[in-house]
Amino acid sequence: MGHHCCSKQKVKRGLWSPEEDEKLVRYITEHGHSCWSSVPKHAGLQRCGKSCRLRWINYLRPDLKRGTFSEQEERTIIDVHRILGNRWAQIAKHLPGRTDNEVKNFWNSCIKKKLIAQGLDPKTHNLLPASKTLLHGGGVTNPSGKGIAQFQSNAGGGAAGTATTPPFTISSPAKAFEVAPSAAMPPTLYEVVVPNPGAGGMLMAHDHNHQAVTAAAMAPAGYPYTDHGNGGGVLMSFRDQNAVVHAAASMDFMNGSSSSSSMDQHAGGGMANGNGFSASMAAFMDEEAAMWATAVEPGIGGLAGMEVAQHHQQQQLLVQEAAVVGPRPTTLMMNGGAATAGATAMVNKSVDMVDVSSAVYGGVGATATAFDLDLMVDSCGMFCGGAGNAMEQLQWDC
DNA sequence: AACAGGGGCAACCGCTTGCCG
DNA sequence: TCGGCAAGCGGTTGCCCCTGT
Repeated sequence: MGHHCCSKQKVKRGLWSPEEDEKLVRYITEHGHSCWSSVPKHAGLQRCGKSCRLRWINYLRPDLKRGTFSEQEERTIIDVHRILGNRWAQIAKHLPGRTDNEVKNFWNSCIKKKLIAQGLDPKTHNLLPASKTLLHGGGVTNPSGKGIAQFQSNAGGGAAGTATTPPFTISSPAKAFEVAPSAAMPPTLYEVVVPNPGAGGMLMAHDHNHQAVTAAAMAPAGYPYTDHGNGGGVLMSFRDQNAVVHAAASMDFMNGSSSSSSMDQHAGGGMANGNGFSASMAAFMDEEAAMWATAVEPGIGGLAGMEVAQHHQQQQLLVQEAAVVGPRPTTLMMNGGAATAGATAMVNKSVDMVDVSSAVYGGVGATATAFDLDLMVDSCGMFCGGAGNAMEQLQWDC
C-alpha cells in the first residue's frame, strides 16, 4: 500500500536493516534532509520519504538518548502530561534526547499502568471513581472546615494516629530516605489568579518565603524552571479577581505522581462562572485534600497526612495574601515574548495576574525539568478551560 | 522443551497544519 | 483564494522477545 506520497514507488516496509540505517545516516549526515521525499531516492533506499523521516527522527538521530527513562524524566512526563494531555510532541520537547514516539510508548506501556495502580485516571490524573469512594468514606474535616480525606502514604512515617488504610500507594519508602532531610523543603505553591474572560494574564512566582519573585515570568521562553532533583511537591491553586480560590492541584515530584483536583474556598462555596473554570475542576474537592494528605515529604517527615495538608493550606493562604491583583484587566500577549511582557506588566501592576509560583526548592545538584514558560502558558489555558485544548483556551484568554 | 500470553517498541496510517505557487 | 505538497503529529498496528505454565 504505502503512503500517498510514495504510492507510485516500490517501497519496502517493516523493520529497517542495519544496511538501510547506514545508508540513511550517511546521506543525512552528508546532505541533510531538506526534502524527505527525495531522501530515499538519493540515499539509495527502497523506502518512502515518510518512513525515512520517521526512522531518522525516532531512531537514528545522533542526539537521541537511548535507554530507559530516568525517574526524573518519568516525573516530568507525568507532570507535563497532566497539563498538556496526549500532546506527545510537546511533552517530548521537555525531555532532551527523547522523541514523541518514545514518550508515547513509555506512557502507554509503563506510566499509565502505574497511575492506574495508584488509583489515578491516566487521562485526567484525577482519582478513579473507586478510589474516590474510598476517600469519601475515610474523610475527616480539618479545623478550616474543608474536607480532608485522611490516610497515610508509605512515606508518611506512620505518625498519624487516626490514619485510615490508604486506598492506594503513591510514594516509595526507599525514595523518601534517599533525600537528606535538610535538603527538603515544603512543597512549592503555585497560585494562578485568573482574570475575567477576555482579559489576559501574567505569570509571577513566589518563593518559599511567599515573596513574589519574577524569575518565571522574566525567563525567556523555553527557559526551564529548575527542579533540584530531590523531589518534593508542588501545589497549585487558582483564584479569580474576587480572591476566590477555585481550584487546586498537587504535583508530587518527590513521589513521581501527581493529581489534579479542585476546591473552592469562597465563603459561599459556589463556582464563579465568568472565569472559565470548568465544572470538572470543581468536582474533586476531596481528592485535592487527599493528595495533600499524601504529600508527606522528608522535610516535614513524621507529620501525619492531615498535618501536612494543613501545613500546605497555611502556605497557600500566605501566598494568597502575597498576591497582588491589579485594578483592571489588560490583555497580554502570551505567545512569544510573553515573558518580558508579563514581567513589565507586573511591575506596572496594571493587569490582573495569572500568578504562577514556580519557586524552586531542594538541594544542590539541580537537574532541570521542563516547565518552561510555554508550559505555564499552556497550563493557564487548560486550567481556564478544563479538559479542553490548552492552546485554544489560551487564545480565548488572549 | 514447547507453547501461549503479554509487554514493549518500532513502524505505519491517516489527519492536520503550514508553505508555496 | 485555492490547491498541491511536505512535514508534523497522535493513534494504532504488528512484530519480537520475555516469562510463565
